[in-house]
Amino acid sequence: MTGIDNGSDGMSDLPSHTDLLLRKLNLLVPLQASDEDAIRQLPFSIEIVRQNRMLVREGTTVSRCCLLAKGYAARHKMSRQGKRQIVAFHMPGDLMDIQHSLLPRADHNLEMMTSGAVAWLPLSELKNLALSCPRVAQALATDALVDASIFREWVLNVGCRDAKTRVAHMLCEFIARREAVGVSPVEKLELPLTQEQIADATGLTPVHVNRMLRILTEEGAFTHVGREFTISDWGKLKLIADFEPAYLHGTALEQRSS
Amino acid sequence: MTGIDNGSDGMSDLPSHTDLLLRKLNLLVPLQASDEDAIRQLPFSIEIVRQNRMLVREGTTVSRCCLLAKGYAARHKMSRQGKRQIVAFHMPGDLMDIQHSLLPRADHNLEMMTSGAVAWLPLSELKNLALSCPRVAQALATDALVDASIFREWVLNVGCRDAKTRVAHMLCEFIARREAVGVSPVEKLELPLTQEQIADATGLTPVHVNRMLRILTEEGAFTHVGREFTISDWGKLKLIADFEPAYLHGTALEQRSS
DNA sequence: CGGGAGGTTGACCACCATCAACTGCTGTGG
DNA sequence: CCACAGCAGTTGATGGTGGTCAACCTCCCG
Repeated sequence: MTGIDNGSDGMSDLPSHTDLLLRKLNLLVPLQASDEDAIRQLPFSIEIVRQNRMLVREGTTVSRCCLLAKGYAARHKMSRQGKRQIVAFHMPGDLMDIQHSLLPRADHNLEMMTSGAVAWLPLSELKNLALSCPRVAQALATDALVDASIFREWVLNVGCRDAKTRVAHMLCEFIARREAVGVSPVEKLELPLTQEQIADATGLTPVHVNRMLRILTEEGAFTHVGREFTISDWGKLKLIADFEPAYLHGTALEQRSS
Repeated sequence: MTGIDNGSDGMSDLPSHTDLLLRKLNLLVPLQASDEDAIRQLPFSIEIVRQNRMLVREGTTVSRCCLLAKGYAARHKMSRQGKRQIVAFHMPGDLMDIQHSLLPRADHNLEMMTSGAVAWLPLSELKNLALSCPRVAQALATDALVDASIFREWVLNVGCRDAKTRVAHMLCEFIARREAVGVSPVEKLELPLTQEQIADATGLTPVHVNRMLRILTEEGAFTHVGREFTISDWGKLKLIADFEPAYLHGTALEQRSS
């Protein structure tokens, strides 16, 4: 109960978890009324979760699936020498465990980065849904393929780009996907990430992330006080970041020049 | 016609492309006779391909699907400053374009790394197959999820590990997956990669890959003359590489200690 | 014989990691 | 109310890993 914000932007006036999911799936495959009804009748069980709650742990077997209703989450893996690599972020409306739905064991961790809420669903229910609603099944499969495309871009990001570009690119993806959820405009962004988490996502150190953020600010890509970012020039930021949103496959704002 | 080896190990005594595919899918989901029949009757059209043949180009729409019958292929992306990142390798038997099957445009390139042969199949045929054979659909979806798991491990590899470990890890994955295809033992390996390609896969430079290979040889992880590698101590190589094959989800040799 | 691709080695240097000190903020308990 | 701890962020000094540039080698193939 503690640690979750139920104040002025309480959950009652936000879209429900099923609405978020429907919105997202409809972007991928147009659903019919029967599909939407089937989704609305799924027996989700809501859980209010605190920051750092581990939702799935590497090596365990996964028997239920996890829809992010509020807040932000990340998937990460560890190297043997103890370094953590964040491999994906999740936004409200993301069905986070499609990646594990057909695999016997989790190969990475899933952790809340902020407080929030998740909606659990037994995997058996998800499989029944997929069997009875082919369009939903296709939307789920497409979503998993978009995830994979994002992974490929991350490999490129950490493998080929220098530190400044990497940080900028990560920010661009976060902003683009965040806007797609429809909660906020692009220009203003409350980034729910510590600099250490940005470091773990980009393969850098927190110290160097800090320096890159300062340089990006000095170059006029954005301004920020704390984690409140203001994107003054989206075109400039995209250019610095080498950000081409085609890899998001239409699940985020596709075009938007200077 | 030129550039393909039809000599002593010609294609006639190798498993056919459908046999390779069946073998692979059966590892993921046990198929029934009707499933196998349906796959055998797919109208594949074989093409002999030379080295460096581009099978799919980024930004194009994909209308057919590509089964690797012989040789090796790689997927790669380019950053704006012209650096190439290889994001995946493919072995004979891999249905290489599941990743693009539901997405409107290719987000990366697919290129042959050796000469070989591919079997093309219209995507419409693949979709019909998936609709009529749920077990095959599940196997295909699972294969795509295993691919995604491999992408995640690559993010970890380039994001967290030092150069020596990275190169060793890439070799381990290649060896493990190659043995799973069943063509060769682990101990001997003809690596179909230039050092420049290893560099593009690990986010290093060819010069530094060369140095790392020399160090790994000096440490006794393997010996090699040219691209002929002999793995003297698989346990030692795994240890140096921080290689834990769980992320391959059983599509390669799972256990094998020192 | 010549050309080109891939591989090998050395010299040098830059980017980023590491270590350390210090700040500001927030929550907690005296 | 202040004291204090703890976390996130900030900045500087220093060093190492890996990039860059260049030369040269071998092998293969025309």
